[in-house]
Amino acid sequence: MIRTQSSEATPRILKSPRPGCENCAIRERAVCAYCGPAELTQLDKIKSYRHYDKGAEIVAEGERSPFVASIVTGVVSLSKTLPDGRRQMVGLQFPSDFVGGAFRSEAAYDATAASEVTLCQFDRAAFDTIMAQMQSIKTRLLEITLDDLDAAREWLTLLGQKNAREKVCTFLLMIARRSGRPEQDGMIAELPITRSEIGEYLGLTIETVSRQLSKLKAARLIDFQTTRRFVIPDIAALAAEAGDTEDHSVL
Amino acid sequence: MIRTQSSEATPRILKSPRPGCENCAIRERAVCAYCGPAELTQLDKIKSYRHYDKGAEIVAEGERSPFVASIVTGVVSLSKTLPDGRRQMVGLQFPSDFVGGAFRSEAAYDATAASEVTLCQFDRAAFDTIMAQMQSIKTRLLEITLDDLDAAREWLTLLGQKNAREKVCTFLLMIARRSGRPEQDGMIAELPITRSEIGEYLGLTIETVSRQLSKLKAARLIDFQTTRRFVIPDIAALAAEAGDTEDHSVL
DNA sequence: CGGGGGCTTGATGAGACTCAAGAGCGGTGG
DNA sequence: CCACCGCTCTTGAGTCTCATCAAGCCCCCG
Repeated sequence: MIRTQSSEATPRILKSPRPGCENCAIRERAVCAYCGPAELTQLDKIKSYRHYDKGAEIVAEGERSPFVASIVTGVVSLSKTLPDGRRQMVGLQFPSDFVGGAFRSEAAYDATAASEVTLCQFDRAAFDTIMAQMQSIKTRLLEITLDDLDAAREWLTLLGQKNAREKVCTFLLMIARRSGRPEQDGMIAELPITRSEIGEYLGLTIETVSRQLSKLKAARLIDFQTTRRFVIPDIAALAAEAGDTEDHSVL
Repeated sequence: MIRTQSSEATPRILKSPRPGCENCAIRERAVCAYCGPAELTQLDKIKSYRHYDKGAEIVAEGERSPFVASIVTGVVSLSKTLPDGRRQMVGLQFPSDFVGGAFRSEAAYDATAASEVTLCQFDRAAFDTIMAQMQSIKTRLLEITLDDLDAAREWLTLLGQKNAREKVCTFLLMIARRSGRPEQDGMIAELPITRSEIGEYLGLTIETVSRQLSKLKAARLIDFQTTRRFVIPDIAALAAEAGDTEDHSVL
């Protein structure tokens, strides 16, 4: 099996002061969103913050994963690998997203830290026990899973029907929507992953991704400040190239 | 917007005797799998059996869908349509699968009866109310949704990485696994959908699907008794062509 | 027997992959 | 400070897979 070498997973348990749930940045949207104070106290007992270096493997496909986690900071990629080494990224997870696939003792895909990552981890068995008692967690986890399912099915449409240009435009828009910020001349955002990883996400080769980015730049639909930082001067114009919207004309 | 014409949805409420939950064929695996007798009685009050003709639209993308349902018999396809008419099937649902996306008031995709279909439908609002009280339903729905998510991500790998031959082999194996039966000379199964729909599912054109099927037949990896009924003489041989397994050699 | 839908098969071409080379860029050490 | 290295990224040339366009076949049904 061909597999790219990645640095050994080196999670570091963060020393005290352990951040309290009250001030947690992802409190509103994470799996604990519906928990009351008493429930947070319970959760607090089984949680631990872990840090992963960029490129570190969080769990490997097929591996028994002893924990589940919420992403506090950073970006986590989920990928599946075919026996001959072909890889497909099946998810890109941002802060407040949940990783670990509750109810699954064996990971169905690799989870890798695409950047520096901080997780709020829970022991799997303890989490399951708590979830059996707490409606609020199960309810939120169901919502999150349904969102993930919708996102995955959206991506099926991208992989099955869109051409290279549409794929790249859709990807750029997704990044801008999730982590971009408005500037005087449009939207500015940072690519959280390499060209090669974008290819794995879009079902394209690195060369095709690179070529499409160059073409979009030439067409002034995007501009690059660095290889990672880009500007979208006109969101609507880029969206028109993504294949999701009806109107191309300016009637 | 290009959209294939489909016969109007003509659900028929089945007359009494309404099948009781005790003898239900999908009792073990449906969303009600964990319900006790008392809970079934409650569910029974809000359920209704509906029949859909082959080709009938169950819900349309973007439409407000007033119900959720378990599939009792038949096959339901879920598809998304891009504005220019390109379609991607994002799920193929079999008996005991759940359709309707609880918590979603607006359908994210078309659901179409690929064959004659019988649904066990629940009014959405009433179902949500019951779920809020019954752990058992929510627990099972979470499991089902996680299974759907895993299946969708598996399909991402197919769409993003596999070539036409591998896609078709994977599809045939999936059908055989879900609804095939063993025979003296291998596995026999029925394609629940047309070549054109297979194309929509696999991100291929109907011509490519047809050509690949012909090639597989020529290679004696499958045989067709009718255009829909096929035999797999050697499952392992077909699986070796699907790209999911390491060993191709006969060392 | 004629019609239509689903399916098959062939010819052709476009889009994406593969292979290959080189440019950009950040880090490291002499 | 600069030279060198490694990695990512870009660009070019050639190839191949699959989509497109176009007939024609099969089979069921009236």
